[in-house]
Amino acid sequence: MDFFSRTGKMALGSRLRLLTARLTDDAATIYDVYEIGLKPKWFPVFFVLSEEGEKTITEIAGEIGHSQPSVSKIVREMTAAGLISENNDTEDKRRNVVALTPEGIEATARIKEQYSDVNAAVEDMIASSRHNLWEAIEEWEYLLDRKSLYQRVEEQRKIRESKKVRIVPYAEQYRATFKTLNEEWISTYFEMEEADYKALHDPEGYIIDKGGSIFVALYDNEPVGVCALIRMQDPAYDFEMAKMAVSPVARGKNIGFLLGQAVMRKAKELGGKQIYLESNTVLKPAIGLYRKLGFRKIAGHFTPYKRCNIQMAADLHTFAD
Amino acid sequence: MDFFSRTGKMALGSRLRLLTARLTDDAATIYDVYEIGLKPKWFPVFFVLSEEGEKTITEIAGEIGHSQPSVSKIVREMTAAGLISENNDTEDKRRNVVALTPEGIEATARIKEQYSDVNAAVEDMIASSRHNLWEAIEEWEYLLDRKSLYQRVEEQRKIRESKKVRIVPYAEQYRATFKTLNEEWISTYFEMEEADYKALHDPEGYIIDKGGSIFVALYDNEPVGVCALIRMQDPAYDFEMAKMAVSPVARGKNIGFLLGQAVMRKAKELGGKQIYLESNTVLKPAIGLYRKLGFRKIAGHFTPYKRCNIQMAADLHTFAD
DNA sequence: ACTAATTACATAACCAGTTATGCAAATATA
DNA sequence: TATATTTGCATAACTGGTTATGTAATTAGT
Repeated sequence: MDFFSRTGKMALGSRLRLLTARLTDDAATIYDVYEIGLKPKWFPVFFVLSEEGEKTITEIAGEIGHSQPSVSKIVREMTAAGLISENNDTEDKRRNVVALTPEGIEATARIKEQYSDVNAAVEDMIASSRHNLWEAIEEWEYLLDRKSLYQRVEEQRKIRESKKVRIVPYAEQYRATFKTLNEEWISTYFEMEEADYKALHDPEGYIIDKGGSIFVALYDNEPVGVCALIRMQDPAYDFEMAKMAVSPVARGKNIGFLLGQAVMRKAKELGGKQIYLESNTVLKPAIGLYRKLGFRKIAGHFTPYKRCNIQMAADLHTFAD
Repeated sequence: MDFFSRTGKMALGSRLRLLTARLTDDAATIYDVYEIGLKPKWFPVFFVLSEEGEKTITEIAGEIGHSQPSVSKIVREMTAAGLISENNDTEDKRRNVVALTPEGIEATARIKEQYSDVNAAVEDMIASSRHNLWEAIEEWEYLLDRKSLYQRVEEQRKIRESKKVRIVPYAEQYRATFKTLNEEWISTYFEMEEADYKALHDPEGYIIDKGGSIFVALYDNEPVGVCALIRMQDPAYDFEMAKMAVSPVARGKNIGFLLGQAVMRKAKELGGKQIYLESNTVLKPAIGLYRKLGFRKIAGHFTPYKRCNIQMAADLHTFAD
């Protein structure tokens, strides 16, 4: 199929569907030829029952990876075909315990030869290909269990978007941005406090002139995020990370992470050993970001901010870009 | 999925379907997130039109590997969404030439980022697996183009069945079988001739005592096929293969081939160089079998049988078991 | 002991594809 | 030039799955 070499991997779903349809069609013919009186789609249900005797609808569904209604339908069809008997045993009247009838059990014997022929044919195809389809599927199932394709695509999007982001040092032209971005989130979740007004009104005086720095994230050359590095007067912590703010329209581009990295890199450059921050646990994504940057919860440090209910610190020795 | 390690390769179709469904579900979410206003199932149609401009329904169907009605439906949906315009150009009023509208073309630009993110995510998954799913699918498409799964399973069935067949030398107890099996097919297609009556009535006298042999195929210890090796009085051909008959109930077990091999092996063993046979072209499967055994058409040899309209011979030097 | 929540399932409605079918337009053939 | 065949497509009906929903039976919570 030349088509898929042009589309690229984007069409993996389509390609898989086509291959599946092809095999399914052949499967129908094969089942016909062996005259066992089984429909291909019955196979998974048939198989678990032949191996494990009695089962409820939901148990079967879980085991074969189908939805419950799907198994419900298949069971009805197989009952009509005389292969399955329903409502066996069961004190619990909600449960529908199904099992193979004698005819069903008899079919298990007859299907063995078909089973071994199909198996041999597939093994043969696998043996004559360089890439093992069966194993590849298994690996994909495993990988998708750990992280869905959607999540993986999201990650790629972030990586791509973050390449468009530039982190630059503070300049006077960004004073307004520094103020408004911070006011925005603070007043959304909390209230502006005295210390906020001071720092946001005069960042040069309150942050930079005291040996700190501010970084600005540009997206398409527009400032969309800020973060400050503040020099502390504390024997344990040399620096504080503070006033991180990212415009809501620029979410999902990894900007917080890039700003945090810039701040920590600078702190390390200036000889810092520990970096400190304070925040509030209602800001879940922020806390997650801090953890990703290497911050861990600490306790008992003085803070002038009311809104602060969590304090964190990171070791700058172990911080690597 | 422990389930599939228990079923074995028989459930390849099921397993593929499950994986496909999983990816399809995620695809829907991904398309939503990128807000391009495209449904995943539109992608193949969208792609060909974006690459190649105008196309008819049937052309698209052929290219993307869908059925024509499928494309018909997709085109209707995309038209409703304003992405496609129908019935462009066309002197031939049967044809429905479709193309992207300006909005559709605009969407091609917007989808590029989604495209590259998905591509990167899939590449990443492929890179982190030992078995390349994409390549494996391609190989399967190739293999299935050459021979369907059904045909491959049939081959395996024959191999398995032919293992149950034993070829044994003639003994008196098989005289009746030798006669009836041959009478059966001869009188079905032709009429019994004088030479038939003689050989079938007294195989010992007419075949074995004259330096020939007869082989019998047993299936479950029942005789189901016979074939004779007759010594000839001819400078060109040492032996003739004749009176091959297989019971109709034992078809598809490769019995003819096994009998033919036994006869040719014996002929070679006896120092034969060329083996000859005569048949009739209405017996298509038989002629195919002879060709598979190495026989090729020759002309101009004398035959006492009216029903014979083709003569074939095989070189025994090149015959290998 | 009674009510609320949960569970097991069937049924209905939908989805993305398919095959079967019919019709109109175009082409081939006598 | 009239008729038969082929082509291109739409539509209908089916398939093997899904999600959504309703209901009866059971279990949990007060």
